[in-house]
Amino acid sequence: MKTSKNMTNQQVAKLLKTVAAAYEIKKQNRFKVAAYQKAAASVEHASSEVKDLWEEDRLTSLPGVGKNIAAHLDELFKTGKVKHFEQIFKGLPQGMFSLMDLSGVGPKTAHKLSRQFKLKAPATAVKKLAQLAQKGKIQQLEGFGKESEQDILRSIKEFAGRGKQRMSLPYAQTLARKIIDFLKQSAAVLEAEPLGSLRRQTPTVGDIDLAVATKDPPAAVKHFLSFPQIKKITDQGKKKVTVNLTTGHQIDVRFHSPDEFGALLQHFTGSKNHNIRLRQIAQKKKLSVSEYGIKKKAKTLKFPQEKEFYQFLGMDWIPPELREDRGEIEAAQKHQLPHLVQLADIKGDLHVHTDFQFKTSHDLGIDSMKTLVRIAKQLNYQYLGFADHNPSLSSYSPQQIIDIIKTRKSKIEEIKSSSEKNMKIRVINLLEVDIRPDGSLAVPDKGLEELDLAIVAIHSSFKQPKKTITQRVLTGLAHPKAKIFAHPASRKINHRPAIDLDWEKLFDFCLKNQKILEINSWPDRLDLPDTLVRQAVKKGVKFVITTDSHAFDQLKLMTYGVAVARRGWAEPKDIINTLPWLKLKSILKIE
DNA sequence: GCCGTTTTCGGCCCGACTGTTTTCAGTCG
Repeated sequence: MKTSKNMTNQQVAKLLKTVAAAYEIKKQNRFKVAAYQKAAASVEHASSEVKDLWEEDRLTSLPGVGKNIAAHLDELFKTGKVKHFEQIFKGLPQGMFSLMDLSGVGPKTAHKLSRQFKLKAPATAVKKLAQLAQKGKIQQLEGFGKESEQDILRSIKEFAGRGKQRMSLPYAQTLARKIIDFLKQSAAVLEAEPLGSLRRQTPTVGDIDLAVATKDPPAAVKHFLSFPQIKKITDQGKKKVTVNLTTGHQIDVRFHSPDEFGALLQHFTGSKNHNIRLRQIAQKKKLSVSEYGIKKKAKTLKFPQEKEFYQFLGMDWIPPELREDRGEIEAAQKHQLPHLVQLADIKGDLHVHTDFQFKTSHDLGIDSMKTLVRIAKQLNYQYLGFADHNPSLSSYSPQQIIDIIKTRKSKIEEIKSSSEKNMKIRVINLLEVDIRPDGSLAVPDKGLEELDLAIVAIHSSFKQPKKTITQRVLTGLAHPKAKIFAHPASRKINHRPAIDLDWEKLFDFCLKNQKILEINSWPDRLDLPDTLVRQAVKKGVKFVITTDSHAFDQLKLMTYGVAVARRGWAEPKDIINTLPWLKLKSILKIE
């Protein structure tokens, strides 16, 4: 496996997984194998770059990374190689590590195939295997048959068509809702719930996990299998069915009796690491935890409700968004879980684009200020902030920009007085202003003065080096009118990575200068990402959750930003738009 | 290889499903 000094977390995780596989083939202690797998998972889910941790000499702060693995990674980042790993890979056909990318092919299968067929080159191993399968060569091997040969061919086909991206959270929710509505049409289905990453509200969802409570599993399974969009049944047992839909997505459904439903919810919600930790704790109490309940001696105690399940293990019920084994179990044991912010706590939106006509730097909204106010009122909001993009620098002179902002202001004033009088909703005059590559703001000071405040953001030159882009952001944010930093990581999920910012420095700056960070609810942004929210919240940095709406129906996307905040352990006190108008006004120093 | 208010040694989460076997290994979550 190719290594270098500058490996990303994804790549380091892959390397550690490869080591685990190699150890498994070489019949090393299975706990050693598990240790490497755990370290790999830990790196994959780390909230900071492993290389940064290495620079700060904090590698062992990652759970599952101890003295030995840390020393190997130290060598990796210093020299670009790990001699010990190279030793482990010796004597193994390197093609096997490519084969392991195929679903259903693990270390043993990959090793057997690559050894038998001499698949040494990682780059061509999968392609060669496909040819062999087509010729019917695989079924002739001992331990393989016609079925497994077909399975391999199918996996290769899927692998080739792998543009297969994770679903956005709203998409996954809609799809899950559709299946659940269908499931509930059967009398055999007593309950049906979305679980897994969907219930934990992760920004993207790989496949959809559902749980069904039923007293008649065969009838419930039969009903589910009649769902019209099923393309292929992958697994079909008495309690678990896996299918692929015509949309290309995988659905896992578990069928349990209602008296076990609490234990099932717990198990299938995950995350994997959360469950492992929970089971370790149970073990110490001489208990054994599974999806059927909690086994005490020979007897399995059943839990219809999840809450009692957690309480039996000596802890408070843990909100699904926190279940990542990032300290939530310890907090639940000490009864110190945060009281997470909820959608109902939100009292207004501060980042909404309108149809006010001018050439903006980016895109306009499509609905009028009046419409937007009406919808905000329906949501029971106390205030609404209009934040169009700044006028285009290339289309207008500085004086024209100032004039446009003045015209827009008088329009907003008009709406403002009528809204306050008729609907008791406050309107705020904001603008989303570009921080240019040199750190200056894209609106002259005289224009900024006309605003209640500016939301600043990066919309270009995303790839500047860490020092440059950090300085750029801090310079832009230092302007007295700049109070909010929008979509701070500037990532687009499945499309563009986060900017390389010195987050600690930004958080310290915000804390010291009372700047607010945005949690942008737009489904392909969800920015700031939850792990960074958690870091910032710990420091006491304040957030605003906004929708960045460009149309009235997008105001309801707020729930996804709230999910990010919850996954970042944020409480109402951390989120400024949970404040009533008068308090918000004084915090933001709005006249 | 990791880890620690019952341990620095001696443990390490738990079960479903498939295919190829004829009691289980491998993979997955």
